[in-house]
Amino acid sequence: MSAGRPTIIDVARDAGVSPATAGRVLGGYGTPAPELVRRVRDSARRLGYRANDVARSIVTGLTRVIGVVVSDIENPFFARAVSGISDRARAAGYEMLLVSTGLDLARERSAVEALMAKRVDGMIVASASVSEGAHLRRVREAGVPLVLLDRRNDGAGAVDAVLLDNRAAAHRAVNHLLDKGHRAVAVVTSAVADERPTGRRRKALAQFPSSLRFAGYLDALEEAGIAGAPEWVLRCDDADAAAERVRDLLTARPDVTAIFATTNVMAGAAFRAIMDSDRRCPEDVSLLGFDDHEWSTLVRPQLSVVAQPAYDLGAAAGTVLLGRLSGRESASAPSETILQSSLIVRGSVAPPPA
Amino acid sequence: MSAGRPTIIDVARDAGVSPATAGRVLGGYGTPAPELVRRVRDSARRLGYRANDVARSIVTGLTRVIGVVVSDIENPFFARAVSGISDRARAAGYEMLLVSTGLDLARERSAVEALMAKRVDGMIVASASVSEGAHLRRVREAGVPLVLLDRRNDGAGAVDAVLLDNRAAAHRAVNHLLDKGHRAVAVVTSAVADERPTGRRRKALAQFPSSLRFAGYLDALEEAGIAGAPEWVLRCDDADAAAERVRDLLTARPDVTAIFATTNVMAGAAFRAIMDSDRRCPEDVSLLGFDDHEWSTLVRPQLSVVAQPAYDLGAAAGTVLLGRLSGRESASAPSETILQSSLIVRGSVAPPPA
DNA sequence: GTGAAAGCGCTAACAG
DNA sequence: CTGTTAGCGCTTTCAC
Repeated sequence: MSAGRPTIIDVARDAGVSPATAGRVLGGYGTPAPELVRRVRDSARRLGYRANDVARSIVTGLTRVIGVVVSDIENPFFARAVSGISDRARAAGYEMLLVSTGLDLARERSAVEALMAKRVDGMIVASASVSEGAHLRRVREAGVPLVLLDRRNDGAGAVDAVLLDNRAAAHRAVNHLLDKGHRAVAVVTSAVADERPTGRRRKALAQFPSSLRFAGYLDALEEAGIAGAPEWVLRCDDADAAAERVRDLLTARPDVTAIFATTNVMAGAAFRAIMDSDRRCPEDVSLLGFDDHEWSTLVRPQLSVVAQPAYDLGAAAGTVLLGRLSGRESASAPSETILQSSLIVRGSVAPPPA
Repeated sequence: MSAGRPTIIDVARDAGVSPATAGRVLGGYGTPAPELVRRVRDSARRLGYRANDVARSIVTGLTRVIGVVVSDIENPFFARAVSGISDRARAAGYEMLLVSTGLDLARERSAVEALMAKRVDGMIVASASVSEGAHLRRVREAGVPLVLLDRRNDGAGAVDAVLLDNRAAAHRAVNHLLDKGHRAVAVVTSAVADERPTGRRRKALAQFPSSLRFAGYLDALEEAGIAGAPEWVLRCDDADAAAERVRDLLTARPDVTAIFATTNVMAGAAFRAIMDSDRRCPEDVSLLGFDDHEWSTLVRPQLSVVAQPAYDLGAAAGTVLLGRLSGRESASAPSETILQSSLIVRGSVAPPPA
């Protein structure tokens, strides 16, 4: 040893046993005699020995590490989901290699590649794409368990997924607006387009959560026999764009009495735009957002929202992955878990002005 | 190979070269001939070879992974800091093993131990304690570079740290209140006590950010020759407790005209309490918070705050750690980096009522 | 129950 | 420039 940290050989020598026996007590396998256990433990403590997981991993082929890739760890939604994953992982003795890709698909690809090279035992990914999935399919092909988080992916092949009821939740949310008497309901949603296939395809195509929510909005309008109008649909790249477009809508279309925002970011922007306008909320215009946050109850009026169980989503993904890793259900068919969102009624929705 | 993933040996055999040469082209070291590079690359692609970092790590002694431990990844402050660390790490080719401890010191200890066993090349930790640091000292003793984030630690020994100007920032913030004419300024702060030593000690003791901010509050009062009152100091365990205590204060002490909140959580609670009371903000009572967030500009009045550069804090910690890892400055003395916060004046602070 | 020996997949000398 | 030979620190047969 001398230079580096002490190895199992140093401990064995110090305790007067073979490396094999030292390994048995330090590694917690086999059945060493109590007396030797004591001696080896003593030596280990005295020398300041600490196990080397990388050496262990190379022989066992297991790292006890899972890889997690999300688009933005600063987004409270993903922060909560990651928290759920993390809790599950630690409870099972796994550590978490986390990468935040900033919605950049190229970065996601290289991250997935890096995690494969690091030999993670499994992976949970919320991809930046719903159609490009060659990198995800390769994960499966390498025999590494994969769980898709919050969005499906057409190119990944048959794989476990843990999702939210985006379309149904949005449908219910817009129904709530309709029930209050609104007829002209605008929607402010993300401009991230689902990549459309050029040829026609029979199979259902994966979509981003915000697209599914938009579809749910359309479902509700159709069900109510409302034609809708192109001006009601505000597709925005970011919060600033959303705020501006809502501002414009508010002056250009006074007939619109309610706004449905499909993401927390869009909800904030819409709220800001209404505050800056001369319309009052909810007297003149109602607002219904997505995702519940601390500020939902800090603003006046308090914001009505569709609350998503982000922590549970992550925890469920962790559970599914850990199940695969335990080997128990490694053979069973891919599962799809869908969690329910709930509508939280507060003060930002009221009947339209008479 | 047959069963498992192909190894460098399989590739070498397929390409008709030695494992050493295959390693040279696949590992990117040495100087293999262009012709062989082509052949090896071809074979690697055909066989679906992917490097095994754990085998590489065991021989090089380097994992290209850094460990990061924070108390709560769901806290926007830490989420931003982690984002800063993550960006720096990835730019330098490192992955990040993240653990969120929930402010539980025992969990932090075992996490640090696990990261050591995983042989991370370096560690960044925002400890749940400012006095207990035996586990951190052990990291140093093992020769693993360590950077303290957001708080010092008395037990860790001399070590790099990246901090915020908590005390000075709070001092300036309260001065802002005083400048507006306030004399009775309450403070709502975290109840997390810095562990006090039993015996007397000469050396400066590390303190939590909220404690330092409280000290800055005291500095400002003293400088202004204001005696202060015990009733002005609200130490609270959590947001609910804070909201209740602020509510009580508002009715019991109408002479208090301004409130300084030392954390984002406390600021939210205080804001909520004021909204629920019959006092108006800022006409009757002013509020100054810590940490800037999206909702600061969504509420009415908009919240004046001390904004902390959380992302930069993380990025700076990453830079310091990476510097140590590059070997360049591995010998130099521990550094202490202190980042400046800034006061953002918005609508929640006004002169006291006449 | 214990030890000797053989690897895990790769890199690092060292010869050629 | 390329191949041979040792390991890295550990677990895992396999005899004893």
